[in-house]
Amino acid sequence: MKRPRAAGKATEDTPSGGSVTLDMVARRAGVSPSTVSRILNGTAVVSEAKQAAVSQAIADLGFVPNPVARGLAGGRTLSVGVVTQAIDSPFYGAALRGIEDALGPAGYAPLFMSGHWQAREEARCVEVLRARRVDGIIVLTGRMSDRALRSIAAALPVVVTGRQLKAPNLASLAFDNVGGARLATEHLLSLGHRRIAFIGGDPRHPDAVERERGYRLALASARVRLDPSLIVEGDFTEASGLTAATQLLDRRVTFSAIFAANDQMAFGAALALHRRGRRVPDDVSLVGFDDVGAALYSLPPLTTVHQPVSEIGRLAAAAMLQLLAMQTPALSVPAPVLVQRESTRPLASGRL
Amino acid sequence: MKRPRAAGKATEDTPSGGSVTLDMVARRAGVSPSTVSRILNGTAVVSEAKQAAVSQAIADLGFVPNPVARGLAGGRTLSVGVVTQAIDSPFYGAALRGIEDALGPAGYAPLFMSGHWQAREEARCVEVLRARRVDGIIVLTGRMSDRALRSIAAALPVVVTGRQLKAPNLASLAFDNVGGARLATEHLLSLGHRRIAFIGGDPRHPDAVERERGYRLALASARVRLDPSLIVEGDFTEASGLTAATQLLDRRVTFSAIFAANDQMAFGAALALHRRGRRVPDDVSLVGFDDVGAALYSLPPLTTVHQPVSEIGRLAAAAMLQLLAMQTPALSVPAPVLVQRESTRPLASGRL
DNA sequence: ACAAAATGTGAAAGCGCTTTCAAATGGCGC
DNA sequence: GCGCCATTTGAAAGCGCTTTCACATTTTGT
Repeated sequence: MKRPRAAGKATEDTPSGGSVTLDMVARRAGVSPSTVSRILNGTAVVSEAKQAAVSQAIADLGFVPNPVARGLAGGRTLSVGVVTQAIDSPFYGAALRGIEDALGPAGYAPLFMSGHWQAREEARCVEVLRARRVDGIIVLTGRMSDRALRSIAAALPVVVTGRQLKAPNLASLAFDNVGGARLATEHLLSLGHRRIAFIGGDPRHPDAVERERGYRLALASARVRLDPSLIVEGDFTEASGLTAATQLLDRRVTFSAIFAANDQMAFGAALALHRRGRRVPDDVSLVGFDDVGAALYSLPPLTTVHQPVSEIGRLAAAAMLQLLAMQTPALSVPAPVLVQRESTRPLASGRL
Repeated sequence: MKRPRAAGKATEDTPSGGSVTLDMVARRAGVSPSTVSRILNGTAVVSEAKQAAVSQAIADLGFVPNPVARGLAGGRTLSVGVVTQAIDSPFYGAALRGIEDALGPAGYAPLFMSGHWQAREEARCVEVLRARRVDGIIVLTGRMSDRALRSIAAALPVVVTGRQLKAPNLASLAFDNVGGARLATEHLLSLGHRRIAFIGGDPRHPDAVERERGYRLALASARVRLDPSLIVEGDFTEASGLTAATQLLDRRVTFSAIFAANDQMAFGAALALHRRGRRVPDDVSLVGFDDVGAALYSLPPLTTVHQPVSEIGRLAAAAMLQLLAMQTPALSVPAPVLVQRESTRPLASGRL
């Protein structure tokens, strides 16, 4: 029944089979376990001599401290929980990578969990993560309430992206969605487009709301009347982009451009247009948001608002490391940039 | 310096602040800690009465066992390591999701690490994971040698995808790449294409080799002479697909169809063709491999070999759970299926 | 009816590390 | 030259749980 423990503890000091323990190192170096621990953690000053002896012993034995024991004893596990929305999804994938890249070198390991865009699930993720005694939690743009986040932050450091939130022991990292959406819309306006349709995201998602606001603001600034029939709601998936664009087409409203609140919906919209024989950008200009990897290789390559996703992941992780080191992280997110590719073009004169 | 421990252990039995421990539960239920543990793990038969008392106490106190302590004491951490190649990447993303979905309900948590297609990095990942005392390791199609895998399997259960490998304490899960590639090629052949170009993957990657073999086999079966100048090597990225197709075009060899060893390269190839004014499928038919989410929304929607990626992830996870339960998993991977969409069409008569 | 074999339960010993606490060593002032 | 304080170091007590071992009850076989 009992799984053999790695390999029966060797007679003595042999780096055989399984785990070399701190005690073995201590014995071999002729010091007490406490001293070894102190050296490992830099918790106290230790004489040169012992320091050397211990280092030697560690090297000889190939000792690697057991994070589990460390977690139990010291209260920290060197792991941080990451609540993402969908681990697949080009968008979050890139962010996770950024986090992984930043956390790894610091000796921390990320623990990913997907909340699937549901506050309840996110809460469950947080619970599981806390049960696993993560040292901190990074929440990637969730739907959880600010209140909930604050209360989590009372127990352990939290970094949250996609919103602005001030609280002790918490860092937030918001991308300028309004500005980005403005940029996209203004780009279309500057190309002469006036009838610009908007495919929005799930209105319960703050990103969606902000991007729509940017769209509205840009139109207002340009004194272009907003036509509500040009606005359709999606849910950030390709499928919803397809449906939305189809609806738009069916409404028989005229439009010469579409701004989709994210790239995935833009791809869906492109397909819908294709199916109805409308070509991008010849008949309709199309702008997305996010600049996911695929945007560069879509047909035509998609003009979109670049969001430095993996950079944001990296920043979030860095902020977490600072919080863990009891420092107050100074955060600045890169400004949105419009990446102009081939899905937009000046409005052909003569057309609407 | 010392981070306050959750919240000073409450006077007694109060579910205040932080962690309720097993001992608190035991005291409250009037039994010994051992009994509580036994009930928790189903390690032994316990009388109805105590069982009820303990359940009650657990509910009252809101007790959640501490996985870290569990890991230290019991030797198992209820976590399994997953060595993936790139956590971003539509392909692996889907697999990870499958794994997450299957592991979660069983109480296991996945620990993802990216090997970036380098045997050395994969080895490092495995080391880190073992140091973290994961209960098992799932390797998603790595470059690590079979030997290395076997030796890991000597210490803890291993599930590996993308290769066929028999070893104790190890389950492998290979998708039929050869058959899939055959299917794709035969599809093109059946449409009348004879000059079929092939964009391969990194030859150090087994998938790449197998898919090329399938291509060659299909041609051979159809008695179509293989023209080496129709084969270009890529590395599974969109960029390499673009380059490869461009090379093909520059070679001035004729071809009426392209089979790319994965969808991402097919997307790249599509863009290259577009840039050179060749239309898909009118001028060139295009087939991919994998059927990533984006394939359905590319222009035109890509004909490709469907690989049930998230299903494979789920299966791998299920196999791991069985291994952990000391059972021998019976594995069968769904057969490859060709998903015919709009990027292929019969060879127009008259053309080459 | 009595020994033998089950059965349910608790005490206690860890798992591998951190962290008090106190002891030992040496340095300093007066 | 002796007491007092700062510095290194070790012993030991956990962290929260699992698991062995032994003990106290039943239950069973004959």
